[in-house]
Amino acid sequence: MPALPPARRAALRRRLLAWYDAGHRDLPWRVPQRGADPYRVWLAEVMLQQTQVQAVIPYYERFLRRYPTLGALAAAREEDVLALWAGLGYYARGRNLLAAARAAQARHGGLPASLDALRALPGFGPYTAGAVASIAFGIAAPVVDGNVARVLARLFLVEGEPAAGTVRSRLWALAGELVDPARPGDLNQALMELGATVCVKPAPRCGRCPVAARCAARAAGRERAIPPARGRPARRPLELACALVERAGAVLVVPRPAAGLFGGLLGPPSVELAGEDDPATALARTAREAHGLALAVGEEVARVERTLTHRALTLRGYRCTLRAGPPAAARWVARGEEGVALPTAFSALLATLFSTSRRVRCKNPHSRPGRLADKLARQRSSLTRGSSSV
DNA sequence: AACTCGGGGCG
DNA sequence: CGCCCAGAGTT
Repeated sequence: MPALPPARRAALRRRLLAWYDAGHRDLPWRVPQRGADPYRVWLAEVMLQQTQVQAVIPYYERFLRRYPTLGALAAAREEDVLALWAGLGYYARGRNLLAAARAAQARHGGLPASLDALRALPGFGPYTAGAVASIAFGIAAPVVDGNVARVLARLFLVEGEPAAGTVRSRLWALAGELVDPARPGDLNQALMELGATVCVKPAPRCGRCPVAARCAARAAGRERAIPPARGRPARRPLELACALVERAGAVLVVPRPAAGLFGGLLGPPSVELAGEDDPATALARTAREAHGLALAVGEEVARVERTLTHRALTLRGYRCTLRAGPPAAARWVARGEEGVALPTAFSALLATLFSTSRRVRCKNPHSRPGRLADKLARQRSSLTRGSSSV
């Protein structure tokens, strides 16, 4: 049963597209409105998963300079791709991006102009497949991300958590009826733009909304209550003992397993501490068994605490010495070497080693505007100097 | 359906 | 501090 009478659907499309055309944010991946490069659209969509536009922009530009085409990416090494992803989070995105680039090249000679073929590539879920199909290929496929879910839930007064099965399918059905056959990418982006800039979470700016007069939630006075907050599992503590082996101003790191936290990135050899484990004993055992490292574990010399969405992370750094030569998989990260696949938490831990004061950091550094840009600038400059691993 | 997976911005 | 962010994969 169509929830949307044709006349109303046409009016909504017209208003949304006119509003979008009248002025939307000028974002790097929107530069060529016509003949958009599917690879660029895709890269942006993956980076934007659960990540705000402002955080993505510097990463997007840097990644594109290094890998300007799908073919260039497909030929890349995974460690290099993850080094460009370091700090952005959700590192499975980076690994899947590379895997999908290679698969798309092999199967289709590029990104396929088909919703089903896109959906079959790693990292292409319902949203990303719809976004690339509609924006890059002009296929009339809907998208529902957090923004669209909020806009549609308010516009049509859809109660309940958007993640719940019935609500989710209702939102996708509405998006499917609304998507414009002639301009699917622009209609989808108009919905997302509206959610990001006008129909925002805490206090929607209905005075600037092109469809406020037709909004059911606003008519019911419930626009601030819809949708309800997404229920999240409680944040649990996670304590890692980390082996800090220093040599000639560099610290030893090893690759982490693909599954789990910081999967596929580099980090000092580490072990999760549980219960009454003796950190030194557990660390020496894990280093030996997992990495073939013979370590003499000394005293704790650094501690870093960071809050992730689902984890209260504590890194305890123990000064260690090698009792034998390091295995081949080991790498040395020099001071100031930033073009390395290190997650932010490990970078902070290593930074305490390199700092003259050796002061223990007990909380996240206070964020201030420009900090991210500074960080990216440092990474760029170190990249241009080339990798300086020993 | 519920979990897991980062990191930062903002009220 | 809590909640969110152009979600996807696994169990």
